[in-house]
Amino acid sequence: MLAFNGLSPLQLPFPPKYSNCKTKTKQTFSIAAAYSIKTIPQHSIKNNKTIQSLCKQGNLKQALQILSNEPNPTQQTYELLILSCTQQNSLSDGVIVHRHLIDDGFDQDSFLATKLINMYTEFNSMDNALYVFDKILDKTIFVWNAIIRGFALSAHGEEALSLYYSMNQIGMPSDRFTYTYALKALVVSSPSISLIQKGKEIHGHILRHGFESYVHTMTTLMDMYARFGCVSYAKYVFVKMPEKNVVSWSAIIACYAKNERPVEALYLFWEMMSETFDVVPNSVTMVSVLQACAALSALGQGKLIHCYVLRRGFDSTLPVMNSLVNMYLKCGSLYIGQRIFDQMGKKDIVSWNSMIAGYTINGYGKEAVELFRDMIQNGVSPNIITFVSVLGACSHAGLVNEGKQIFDSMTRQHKVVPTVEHYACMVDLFGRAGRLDEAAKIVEGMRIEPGPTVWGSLLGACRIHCNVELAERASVRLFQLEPVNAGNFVLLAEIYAAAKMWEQVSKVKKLLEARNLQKVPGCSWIEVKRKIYSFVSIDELNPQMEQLHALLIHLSSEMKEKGYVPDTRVVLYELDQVEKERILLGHSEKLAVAFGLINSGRGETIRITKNLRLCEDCHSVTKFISKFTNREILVRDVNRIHRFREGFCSCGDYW
DNA sequence: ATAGGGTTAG
Repeated sequence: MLAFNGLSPLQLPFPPKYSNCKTKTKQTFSIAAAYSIKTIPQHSIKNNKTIQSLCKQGNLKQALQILSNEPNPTQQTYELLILSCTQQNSLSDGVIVHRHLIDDGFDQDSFLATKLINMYTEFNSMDNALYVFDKILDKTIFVWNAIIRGFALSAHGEEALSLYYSMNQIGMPSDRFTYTYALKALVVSSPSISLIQKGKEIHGHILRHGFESYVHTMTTLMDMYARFGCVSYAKYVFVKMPEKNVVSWSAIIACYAKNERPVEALYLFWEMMSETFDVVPNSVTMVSVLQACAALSALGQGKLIHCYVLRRGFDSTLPVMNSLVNMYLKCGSLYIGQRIFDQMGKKDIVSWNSMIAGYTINGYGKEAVELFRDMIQNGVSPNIITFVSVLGACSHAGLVNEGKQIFDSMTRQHKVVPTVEHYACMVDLFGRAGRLDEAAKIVEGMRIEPGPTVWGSLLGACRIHCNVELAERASVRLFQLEPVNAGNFVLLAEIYAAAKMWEQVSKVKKLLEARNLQKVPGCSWIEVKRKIYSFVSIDELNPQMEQLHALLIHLSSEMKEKGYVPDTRVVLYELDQVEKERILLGHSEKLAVAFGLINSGRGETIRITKNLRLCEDCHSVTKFISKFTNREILVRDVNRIHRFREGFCSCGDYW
């Protein structure tokens, strides 16, 4: 049988009475079972009743006192005692009850074993839970389910799975609970390709054994696919589900929102609202829908959802409020987001983190750091995410010393151990500020293995400051760690291109071709009159393409008269100047800007989101357009929000 | 006796 590593936290001296459980026969169990129904003296019956009612009142200590002098507790009494220990959150009392239970010969009672396993699971004490499991001979489906559930809930996916497989091996048939726990176990296992395969196998078992009509099991199955990024499988399960409730709808919406398909998430939400009258969204649904709005900078949709939230009274639900704050901040509506944040009665770490990150992406680094200090003043402990956000704020605002100081305070003051991401932030902090030597020193002095994010930050810094030599060093490591990430190769090629090292540029491109790697295509989204439109570079299928292109060409020639020179460095193909410029004009964000100009009302702010970093040429073109057309244009790229107004960008050309 | 979906960063 599987052994769980680690000592029992309480070092239970088991078993005091039946010193050799393994040799016990089934007979012992039936004796124990019989014991619970044997006639017991009148005062014992009274004691049992007293213990039970004390447990129900939450007076565990007194119940335990009576228990210690009572030789005949019943199964029901033990059940209530165990439940009470869980409710009182007392592991040590739980162990006391467990010992008594063994002394009284209930250690082969599978009902109580299940209860004990569940109790130990609540306390995250899986060593003890496994102890109970190992000792119980009559392993009923409840016992099996309880132990698998316990390991799955405590994020020990591998242990849970291995138990699931041993259960199969001994021929114990799974039920719908077993499948849900096994699927949960997959989700919490350490990432591996084979997990998806195992998930599909479990899917097969579920179908073969006729469990496909259980909503709970199928929703978990869907969620498993969603978490592994298998969106089409999740959708398949969803479509096949005979009965869909608010949870299954929320799960599929969350699936799309989390897997970079926010447009479909919104589409599903409206489908849910219009096509099914018996399914009403709840606060959990709202969170995923708002996440989708945030991802798209779809302010119109977001405001509509906000109204719905108010109408349904979800504005007292913390996660919903956090999602609203996040949505407004991601849409660049700093003022509204800030106001909601200020007016929130309750705030948790997520609220603070969202607001800090919101200041950062909107270009308010100093305010982000101030809010970080406020948060500590308010007695809220920062976590890993807080530091990623606040260090990001420092690096975007060029607050190098501030960042250094905060990084030091992480371990010293706040007992948060820096992860690779935090080192990446530090590399970015020094790198952006042009202090590449110090950035490189950070990498050398790391206590943990620098991952791809760290080398990536360094390479990014080299791109900003055109440092070919360091870029080459960083990319050697980066290419080893991420051999199939085309973005890294493109970054290096851009650095060579900036240094006019054309031979090297073509070498990198050949490397890309040889490995058959493709750049992630640029994609931009824009919301006009509450409808979402998406653009990819030079999209022949777009019916308005000619019109968009004509407008861009017109704007481009106007700009050239005013001294604009197209920045073709990002075009890595060997083409003549005219062709390069044509490709540049086809960048998805330019198309989205042109679309916004044509289709939205005069004076309306144009809001765009894109999946990559904004290129230099698009940046200068959008600056120009904002002035020329007297429009405010917001573009959110992967890093931050650029607010273009009257020829200037809020990022101060530093991004 | 046991069960499903949600928020923040990169």
